[in-house]
Amino acid sequence: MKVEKISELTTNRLSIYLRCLNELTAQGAKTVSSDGLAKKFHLNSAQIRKDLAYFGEFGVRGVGYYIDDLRKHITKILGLDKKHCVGIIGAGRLGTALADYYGFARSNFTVAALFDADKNKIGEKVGTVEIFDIKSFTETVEKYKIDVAVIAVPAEFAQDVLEQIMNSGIKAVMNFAPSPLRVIGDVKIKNVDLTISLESLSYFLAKPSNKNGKILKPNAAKSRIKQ
Amino acid sequence: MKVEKISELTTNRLSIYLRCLNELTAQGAKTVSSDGLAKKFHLNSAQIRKDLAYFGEFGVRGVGYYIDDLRKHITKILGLDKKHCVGIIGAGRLGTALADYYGFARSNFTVAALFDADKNKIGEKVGTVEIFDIKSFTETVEKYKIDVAVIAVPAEFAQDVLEQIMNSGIKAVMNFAPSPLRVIGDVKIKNVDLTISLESLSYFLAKPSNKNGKILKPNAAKSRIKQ
DNA sequence: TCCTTTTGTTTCACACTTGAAACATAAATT
DNA sequence: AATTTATGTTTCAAGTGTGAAACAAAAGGA
Repeated sequence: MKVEKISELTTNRLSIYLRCLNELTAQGAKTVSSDGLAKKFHLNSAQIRKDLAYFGEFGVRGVGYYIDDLRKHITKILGLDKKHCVGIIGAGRLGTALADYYGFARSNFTVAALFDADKNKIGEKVGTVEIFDIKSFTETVEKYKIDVAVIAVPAEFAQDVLEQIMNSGIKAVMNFAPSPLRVIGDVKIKNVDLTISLESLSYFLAKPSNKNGKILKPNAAKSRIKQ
Repeated sequence: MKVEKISELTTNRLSIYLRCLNELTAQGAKTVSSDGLAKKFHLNSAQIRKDLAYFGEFGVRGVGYYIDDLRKHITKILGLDKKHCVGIIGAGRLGTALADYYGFARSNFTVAALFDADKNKIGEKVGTVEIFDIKSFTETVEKYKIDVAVIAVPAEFAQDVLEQIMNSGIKAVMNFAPSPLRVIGDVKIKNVDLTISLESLSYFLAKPSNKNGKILKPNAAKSRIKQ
């Protein structure tokens, strides 16, 4: 295994490869070549081989990859074979929706607790997940061994919440608040900024090149996969 | 106004600048220099000026930018001065949570309709938003002048849903399904892929450099803003 | 009028990502 | 044993984004 730094874009692609492999398994395939995978899912075969080669030699020359074997390897690389416990801060609409978002379970994440400052909510349950007082955050994190935090509070509280999260020793954070956060030390934040995505769509609809009155009907132009 | 192509990264930054300006306004400031803005929000002053210069001359030399004036300009550039109507496909947990997500309203987007295939849900309301039969998608889109679609269905249905969206003439789509979609023609898709974000966090927690037994306590290292 | 401030603009170096190309190597098949 | 297939690996060119530097131009203040 190489020790060079792995780009986040590489690990993002590993996620995608894993999905593709799952789909192939569902279709009953046993092996796949980098070329076959690339053609089927509009990827780049050289990139696939390069990405995988960072972590080891998983393929068989002349054959390709044994799908089940490769799935296990990628699962291990991404740490998806280990359970993680999630705490969601903010028991509003978004927080409660996330609390039983199936995607967490699919990636081996268990939502262990919700947190809120609203006395009326504390003690209630969302599905099987209890809402705790944000004041008891650190204790609850320790009790449930929470190692991933989700920020689902309004922007103005996000930085304060992050400080608490960092103080509790949690090193992985997903932030849904539209607010750039200051991180200290070895903490990883993934921002999911719906506002930026929305405003990007708004710009697309408003921009000069869409204002020329041309109505572009869906045409037979070559389709493309956009990330 | 220049006609060169604007990078999406530039418009993403415009969203961020707008937020910063809103915060400054809330604090009572009237003008700000690119340097002041950069220092306060951990941005790059040269980049701010470059980004803004793509769209016109909004500043006053020797003074900086009049905050209110600049806000109006960016709002117009991003098309946030125009109302948009949103249709959400998939009235599950995520779809219904999005239906009254406040961020839509803040960016001048109105959620006009939810769509689902489940007969039991059709006709129900989520807040003020009615759930319509997905079969009546195109008619409902026309009736409510929906110009933005949100895909909140399981991955296996996402491509089919997208086809319907494209057929109805909608050109702006936000996709929450963890599935790379094939786009035809002049349609803009923003993927919000929580799975990739989650698995990226998982990798961070699992990767070799986090396995050396060192517990890194929050330290006094220079803080940084991570996107 | 002169000086200071700050924008608008260009230029450049650096870093990163991508995708193509080339080729040795290994496994399987004929 | 020879051939075919597909990986593992290196190299390179092209494109893009970033941030620094430099400087003219404009506005305001002394």
